[in-house]
Amino acid sequence: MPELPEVETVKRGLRENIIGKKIIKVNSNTPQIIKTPFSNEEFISRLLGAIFTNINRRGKYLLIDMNTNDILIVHLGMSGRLIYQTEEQVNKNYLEKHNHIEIIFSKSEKLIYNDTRRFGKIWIVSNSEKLSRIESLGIEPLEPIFTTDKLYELVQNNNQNIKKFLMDQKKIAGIGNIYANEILFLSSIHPLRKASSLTEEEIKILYRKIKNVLNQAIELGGTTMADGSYQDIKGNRGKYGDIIKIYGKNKSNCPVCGNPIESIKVEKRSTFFCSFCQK
DNA sequence: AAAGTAACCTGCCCGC
DNA sequence: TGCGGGCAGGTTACTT
Repeated sequence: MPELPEVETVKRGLRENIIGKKIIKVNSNTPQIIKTPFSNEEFISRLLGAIFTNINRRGKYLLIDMNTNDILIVHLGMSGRLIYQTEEQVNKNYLEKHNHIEIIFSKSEKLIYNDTRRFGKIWIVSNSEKLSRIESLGIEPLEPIFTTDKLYELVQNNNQNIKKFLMDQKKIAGIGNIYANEILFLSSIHPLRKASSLTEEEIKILYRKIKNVLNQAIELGGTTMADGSYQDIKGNRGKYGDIIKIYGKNKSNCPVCGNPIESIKVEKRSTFFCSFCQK
């Protein structure tokens, strides 16, 4: 679920709420999620007493800096959520199934890692260490370094279909299934086109739509589908789902031309498109 | 070496 | 009402 706009929304929420707070207690019950090269006990001891100093995002990863020079890295997987609770909410004795880690600050404020499917992962690395999976991520699509020319370069000689290309984290970091579908629909490009077959004009359009879709989704706080699985750290839903054009709409008609929206699998992922509008 | 697919999980929805 | 199958925003590791 969480793609770049959702992770960015979580990042902003964390920046507003947990920077400067000291960790006084940690409860961690699901060692499977913790990918640090040490035990659950060591994970806890490296957090105790630390202060969060900044939060960054790389692709779909959150990088939480601490004053100990360790970095807490979080990937939310499909169903991971970070939930921030103030003392007031804590006092309501809020409990939820699938809470795996609780980071407790003074005044009983908490940051909870909740993950139904447990596909999410958490690491602690020291400042000098590098996490290979982050090192190998592709370009950040909202950074100035990502230009039309750069996109042109990436699609050259690329034999992947364009949908797989967009979701390839080693090419562009952060685009997942929902936004890949939306970007291609708004670009009028068929998801099965070879990346290398795009014309210069199509690359320009695609470039603009990547930026537009991701930026607008961030403005709206990400996408919360009907099942409500994604929420920001305070439990608010993202509103981009209200303006989704194509993802999950296989039983309705194209909002542009009215023809039926088609649904296929591309690389085992649900793919929605309009064969009249997308060539 | 690119490309397919099995694996990791829970929960929900659908058809029988 | 219940059971089984299929499906879900993601990624890695192992096959061909």
